[in-house]
Amino acid sequence: MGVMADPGQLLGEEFLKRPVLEVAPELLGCYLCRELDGKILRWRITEVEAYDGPEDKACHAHKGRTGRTEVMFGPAGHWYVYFCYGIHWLLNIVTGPEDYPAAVLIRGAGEISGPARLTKALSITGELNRRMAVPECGLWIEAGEILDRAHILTTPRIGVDYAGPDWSRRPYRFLLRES
DNA sequence: GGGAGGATGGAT
DNA sequence: TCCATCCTCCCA
Repeated sequence: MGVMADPGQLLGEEFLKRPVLEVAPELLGCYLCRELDGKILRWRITEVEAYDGPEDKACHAHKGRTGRTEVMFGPAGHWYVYFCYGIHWLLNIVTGPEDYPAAVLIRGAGEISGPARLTKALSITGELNRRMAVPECGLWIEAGEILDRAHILTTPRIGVDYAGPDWSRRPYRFLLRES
């Protein structure tokens, strides 16, 4: 068994510091929580992708430690938010042990499908980069019900062909079958 | 200091 | 299929 997390419980470092391929599918059904204008939104996570360490050619950290990727080398449970294609913000949660760069890209939650649309809908920008995922910063994750593996669909990741077939074809994308 | 490229999405 | 539009990284 992995780390126990009761529904509604804040997902912290203990839960997230495990290997990213273990954590990523378990984030499905959990709640992405955002406080905006004094109100708290809790959106069920429906789609994620795993980015797994220096060997993973699709992972930003595979070229080493840089200013941008530094946060992925840090302790689990921090946000990695980066700017893409000159327009979009993309949201990741850092996972795995310290000094091992890995993160989960959150691609869908609630009724929103698409990583850039999600950040836009929740007003998430680079201001949250490197912040710890706790209520104090206005963005955190709470545990959901444990899902049966049969509810989870697994596919290759989106938009990472540049990483070459060995990596782009790996089944590192997880989504709820019902979504 | 310059240039290339990118974990997307919306319009054509 | 095109492209908006800019941050980061690498190289000079």
